[in-house]
Order: sequence, then structure tokens, then C-alpha cells
Amino acid sequence: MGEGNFERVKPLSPDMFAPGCPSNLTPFRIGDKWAGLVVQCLEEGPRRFSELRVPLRGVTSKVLTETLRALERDGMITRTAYDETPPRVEYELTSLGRTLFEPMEACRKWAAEHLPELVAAREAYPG
Amino acid sequence: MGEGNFERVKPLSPDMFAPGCPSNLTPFRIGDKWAGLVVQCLEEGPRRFSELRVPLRGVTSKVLTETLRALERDGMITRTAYDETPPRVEYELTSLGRTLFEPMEACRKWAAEHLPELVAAREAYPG
DNA sequence: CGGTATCCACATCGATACTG
DNA sequence: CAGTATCGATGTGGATACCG
Repeated sequence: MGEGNFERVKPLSPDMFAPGCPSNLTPFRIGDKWAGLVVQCLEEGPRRFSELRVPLRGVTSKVLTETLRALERDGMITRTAYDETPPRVEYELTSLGRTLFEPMEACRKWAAEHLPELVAAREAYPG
Repeated sequence: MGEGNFERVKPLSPDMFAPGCPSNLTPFRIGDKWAGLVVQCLEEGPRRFSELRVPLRGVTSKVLTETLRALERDGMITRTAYDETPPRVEYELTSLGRTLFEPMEACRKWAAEHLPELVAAREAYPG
């Protein structure tokens, strides 16, 4: 409650959307901090700009716009603007974008199974 | 010839090691440009510092050192220094590091199948 | 051989303010 | 609602030089 549409995006593991979580992995972390998360949010269906801002807590509209444009440019998502007031824009995975599901699942599975080991190693590391 | 040990690292797809190739994806592209490639190089066995510099063309020793330290800190690789002259250091995947194979394979498979579509979309994009 | 030590260019990200 | 426009902090990667 008070969290808006956050519950529409079912978390796949406890802190998957937490900043810095290594499960933000996916084929699209090519120096882009948010693209993988956006794709994850869109896996369940089309989302509006403001709906994406909710689970991606902390992202500014500027950065979210840049991320969405990059994904659109690479053919991963479509942008559909409806001529209404107030304006409504929906983002949706393309068929190409949906092919990302498999590798992302593999990465999420890895994170779910091995993240604790990574964290433990990091904490045990001198320094 | 003249390429040193490059052929020891069998390329999994034509330009997998090319700079900017989206197959450099893997769980370790968390803002790190080279870690995924390093893990890939180590999948076939232990490698020396200078052996890693060959396939990762363009990486400086400074950046390679940082990358290796980060992977070591996260428990993905071990560093073994042999007390010889000239010095010899070997890097090797840990058992945790080897678990990265599955998600990385999934990413490589994705790239091999869908990279052309991404590139085509990018070229067709206005601007 | 296997690194360190500096310095620097560039890009990404974020904060803030404003708009149709 | 869905952005755009600036500006600035931060940090990552690269160039170069040097060391045990």
C-alpha cells in the first residue's frame, strides 16, 4: 500500500530491484544501469512511463527516458503514444525483446543460487 | 602467428572479443567492461596475466589488474603467484566461478542468434 | 613478467527546474 | 502524464611512465 503499482511487478527474488543487486545482469548491462530492469518489468506486459518509475525506485525521468530510447533503438521495445489528455504512452517488448527472457532467466537463476556465496566472499575479503 | 596464445582461447562466435560486442554480457557486466571476457577466457583453464592480455586486446595492465582483483574479491577466481624468476602468476576460476558457465552460455547463445537483428534495428533507427 | 603510480578524458548518472 | 533542459558529481577506462 502506498507503493503504487509495484505489486504488479512480481519480484523474482527478494531484492532483485535493489540498487547494486548483481541480478541486474542480463544481456543489456553494457554499461547501462537500468536497461535490464526495464526489460524485466516489461516481461509481464506493457507498462506506462510512470509505471516503470515505480519499481525502478530512484531512477530519474531523464535517465529512464534515455534507457527507453536506447532499448527502442535496438529493437527491444516499442513506444506507443495515445493522443489523449492527459497523455498516455505505453512501452512493450517486441518479439526480439521477448527473446531476452531465456538468458535473463539463466542470470536470475544464477543469482538466486549463488549470490550468497558472492556476498560472503566479498565480506571475507581483506580490505 | 605472432598472436601469442590467442588461439588457446577458442572464439565462440566471430567477433565475441571485439570491443563493444553485446555478447560481452554475462552476469558480470555490472558496470565492468572486461570481467565477463576474463571469465570467458578462464573457462578453458588457468591463464597467466599476459595470456589474458592477448585476447582482451586493448585492455591496459592497470584495468586488467583491477578487473582480476574484483573477480578475486567476489570469489570467482584465484590468484596463484609462483616464486620464480621471471615471476609467474596464474589465474583460475573457482568452483563458484565455474557456475557462471550456464548463464554465460545462455547469453552467448542469445547473441549468436539475435545479434544481427539488434544491429539491423540499430542501423534502421532514425538518427 | 606482472604489475603500480599518476594523470586525464569522457560518459553516465543524478539533482533540479521547467513544459506541452 | 510524460517528458526536456541544464548542470554538476562521480567514476570508469585509457595513456603513459616506472618498478621489483
